[in-house]
Parts: sequence; C-alpha cells; structure tokens
Amino acid sequence: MVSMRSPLTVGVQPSARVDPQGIAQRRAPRRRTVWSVTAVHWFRRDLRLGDNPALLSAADAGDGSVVPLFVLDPALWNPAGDVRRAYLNASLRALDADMDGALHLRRGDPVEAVVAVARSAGASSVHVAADTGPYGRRRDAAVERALADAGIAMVRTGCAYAVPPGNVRTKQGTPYSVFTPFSRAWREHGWPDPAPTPAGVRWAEPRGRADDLYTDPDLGDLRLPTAGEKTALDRWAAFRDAGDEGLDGYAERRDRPDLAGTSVLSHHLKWGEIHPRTILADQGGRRGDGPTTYRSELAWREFYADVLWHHPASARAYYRDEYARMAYDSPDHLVDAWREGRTGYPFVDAGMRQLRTEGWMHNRVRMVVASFLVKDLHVEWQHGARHFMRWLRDADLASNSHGWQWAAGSGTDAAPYFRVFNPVSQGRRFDPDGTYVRRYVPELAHLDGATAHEPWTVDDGYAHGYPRRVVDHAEERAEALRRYQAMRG
DNA sequence: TTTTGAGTTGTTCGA
DNA sequence: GTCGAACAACTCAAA
Repeated sequence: MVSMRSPLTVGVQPSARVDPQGIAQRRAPRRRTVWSVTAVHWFRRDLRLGDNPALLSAADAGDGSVVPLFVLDPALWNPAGDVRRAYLNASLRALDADMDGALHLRRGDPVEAVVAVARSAGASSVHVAADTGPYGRRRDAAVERALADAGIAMVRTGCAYAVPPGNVRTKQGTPYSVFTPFSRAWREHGWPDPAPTPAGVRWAEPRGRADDLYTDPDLGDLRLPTAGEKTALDRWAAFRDAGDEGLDGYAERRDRPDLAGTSVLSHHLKWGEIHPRTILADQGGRRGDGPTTYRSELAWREFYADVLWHHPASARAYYRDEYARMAYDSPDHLVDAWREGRTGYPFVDAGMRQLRTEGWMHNRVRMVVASFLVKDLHVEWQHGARHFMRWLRDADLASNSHGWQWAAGSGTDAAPYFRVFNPVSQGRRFDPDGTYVRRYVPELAHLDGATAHEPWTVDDGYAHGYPRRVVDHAEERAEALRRYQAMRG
C-alpha cells in the first residue's frame, strides 16, 4: 500500500449530500486541510451512489474528496450496439446529475486515462468495484500495474454480485456446475448488509461536464426506459409493493409476456444502478412463492457470473466442448428472417420484434427464440448471442452467453437432451389470449385470441401480409435430435 | 470409492 | 381435455 501525500492541487466542491435511498448517512464532512489526499472512484458497472462499498472506501481513503471518474473504453464501446451505448449515456447523465455535474468523463484506454486522471488529481488511490468478467479482469490487472508504477494503489471493494464469483464452492472446494446445489450454498453463504451512502463527499475537480464525449446514437423509433439510480430504486419499490401484480405474484406471472409480471430491473442491474444486495436486504425474509422465486432468479444471475469466473472462455466457446463437434448450419437468409421477426412463427416473431422496438425481450420469449435459432435453424448459439448483445439494453455477458448455452444444451443444464421448445405450444401456453403477439405483430392484429398463434388455421390468417412459416417445426425438431444423437454416438 | 438422489423453464403420444 | 409415461440414459454433489 502506497502512502503518498501531496499538496492539495485540485479544487474542492461544496459537499453534495446524496441520499437516494433514504439510508442513514454515516459520516460527517471532514475538515479541510492544506495537505490533503484525494481519491479517485473509477465507476464501471456500479453507476450509483447508494450501497456502493467501493465509493465508500474512496470517500474514506483520503480527506473526503473524491474524483468520480468514468472511462469510455473503446474496447467495450466500439463492439456495443447503439442500444447499449444510448442507455449507458443516459445512465451516466443520471449519475452526473446525482453528483451535481461532478462526473469526470474520459474516452480512451483505461490504462492511460485512469493513471492520467489519478496523477493530475494527486490521488494516492483509485477505488473500484471488482469487475469479474474476462475482459474486465485483464483490463484491471493492466491498470493496476500501471498505477503501481506511478505509486498509486488500486483498491477493489465489492463487485456487482451479492456473493463475489469464486466464493461459493462445493464441499470438495470445486466450483458448482449445477444450479440447484449452487443456489442452496449461495443462500447459506449469505451476503453483507447494504453499505451506507457516503455523506459529505466533496466531488473534486476536475469537474467533468464533457457533453461532447456523449455521442448519442440515432435509435429511430426505439424507446429506452429512463436510466439512473433513482429510477431503479423507484422501480424496485413499486414492484415490491404491487402485491399480486408484483413481487408476491411473481412466481405465477413471471412467465407471461402478455402481462407486466416481471420487475424489469435487468438493465438497472446490468449497470449497477441498483445492487442485488440492496434488493435482497429489502426483500428481507419475505416468504411466499413470489419472493422465493425472485431470489432464485437473482441466484441465477450470480450462478452464471460464477461459472464465467471459473471458465472465462465459456463467454464464446462451448461450455461442454463435445457440442463443438455437432453439425451446424451456416447462418443464411433464415437467420435474417429470425433477426427481423419474420419466421412465420408468431411467438418467435413477436419476441424478435419486441427486441428491436424496445431493446428488451421477455425472458420466456428469449428462451423460445433461442431454441428456434439453435434447434429449428441448427445455427450455433454464438450467432444468436451476438445479436442479443447488440440489441438488448440489459446485455450482460455472463447471463447472455450462458442463457444461450442453456438453450443450446451445451451449458450447465444437467439434462438437456430432449428439450426442444415448440414455438406454437409455448405461445398458446404463455400468451393464451394472443395479446403479446398482436402487440408486436400488426399483420396478426385481426386474429382473435390464441388464433394469433396459428394463422395457418384460418382463412384470413395471411390476409395482412404475415409471412408463411420458413421451416416445419416438427421436421426440424427431429433433425435437431438426429444431430444430437450423431454427436453422442 | 461407491452409491444415491436429483436435476429451471419440455414435448409427444396414447389411454 | 387430461393424465402419465417415454424420451434416453447423463452428470453432478453429497453422503
């Protein structure tokens, strides 16, 4: 640990009290001294002020002044789709507003940008929440080395999960590869209470009103929800308190894309506008199927982060490598039809169009469209995963890659061999009135009830230009099982 | 080491 | 319409 004190060379802002959660504030402002040490808090996927242990550690590290920094890293920015870029911009603006315009924004390689900012601020430490993803770990190791060369410490506190990946182990000390035993051990492991919101932080110069760095993409008709910590906390509270239409009814309604049965917090969780620990603590010991099932969904998020932590290559490569030997088709015009929502299977097309109009898709439908790409079109899951990463506003590498591997059968699921989703029966089961389909597929708006799932059964089913089915599901299901058998044999 | 119980989300067929 | 069995026999985690 480097202890380097330097003259206060940066301006100091008046205290900005931040208390978006109503959590009791902990610290009184420290007295200002001439000899002072500031700290840098490098935001990444923790775009919030409340329940942020890393920010707290930055506030505690020096004299109470903090340089709040975000670096637009071309390695992440360039491959991201416009949806993710736009949402990130909005989230950064919200964070900036919560800090009274203090956010310091840089664009460039973090190895250079973070060191440069820390140096110019005279900081002796840079504080972060650990990034547990494959790229983030490499990047942070490189930044840590560069900071060390400059005599500056990098301090990791917390991460984006209730239990840091790598910490839930079997009795033999090995990582879990099956969800249910993982979730049991995860629950027993437990997690810390939420951290208090730092009080009396002085956001240090250089202030970062760098609007020119926000390059907002043109999203056309796509509308994104409001970003930011306050919205996330409000959204959670509304879901928590909505009774059977929210958390209490979650177990029953979560699989229904026609209903508003889910919390829709995924994009907030992705950027850390809310931390799962906040939710788990706020849920307290609430019983019932709703809260239990909701906690289980958070456990899935943690499970996949844990799997990716132990197997970084599984972000792109088959978790079970025998699946690399299976026969696949190259993406062709059928995959274009899938991407554009004109496969002729209404439930699939509704989902793919929801993705393009909202940057989001209901989880049940994600599974159905994923199964369709992999099992009906026989295309490798990576093609679908890339499309999702491009269009989903909540795109998260661990959840996305392993969600797709689950659908492909190559992931952590223990018994995947005979599971092929039928897009019609899935639609009839989870969108029984056809409401969801009609909402996103106007060519089927004239069909009543569940008929919207089967336009081929009525005379006027194709009267408004809805496309015919591009493949026969029964045939392709059989073909998928044949290829699976051939791979095993 | 061996055994045992269990595994997110399914589909189809035939009684 | 509803129900249970078959699918095909695997892999994991704990005792």
